[in-house]
Amino acid sequence: MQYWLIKSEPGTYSIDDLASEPKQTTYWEGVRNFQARNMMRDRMRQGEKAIFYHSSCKPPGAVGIVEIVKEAYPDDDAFDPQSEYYDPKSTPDNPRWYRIDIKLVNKFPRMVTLDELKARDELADMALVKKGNRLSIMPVTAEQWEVIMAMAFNS
DNA sequence: GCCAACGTTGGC
DNA sequence: GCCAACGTTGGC
Repeated sequence: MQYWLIKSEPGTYSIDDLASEPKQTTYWEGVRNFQARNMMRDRMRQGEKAIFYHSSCKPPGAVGIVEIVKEAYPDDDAFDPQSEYYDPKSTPDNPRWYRIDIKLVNKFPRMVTLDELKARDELADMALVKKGNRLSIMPVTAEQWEVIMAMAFNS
């Protein structure tokens, strides 16, 4: 079972937005990067869990846990010229971009900030804490997951 | 608002 | 296939 971390800008879609959805479920879309697309499409599986991370905000950090409730399927906003996610190179016959459905598992009792994550030696290998990281989806090892859970729930 | 990182595009 | 230009991400 692989763990993940996925980013969202809270100004666009926050964990509280997810919490207020009727079934605390939404689709997670807007991935327009091939490396992230490939991970989402080829490796993310139903039932796996991901840390929900708020980016481009003050402060950035991990805010909760979500579960993948539906594996990758075509992101049809890419077909819609009115959508901000429109991509004329993606067509229903040959979709280029995908989305997954996620469900809220818990919101952390407190945010674990990027500064705190950077301060932990056990997390030094995470792409997230490295300079210039721009991936919106990244794998998380079981060890890293446990460290972050302890930070969120036991401190 | 700035800047580093880095992916994508397009000319050749 | 190379590489310069450009655009985007995201922390600070």
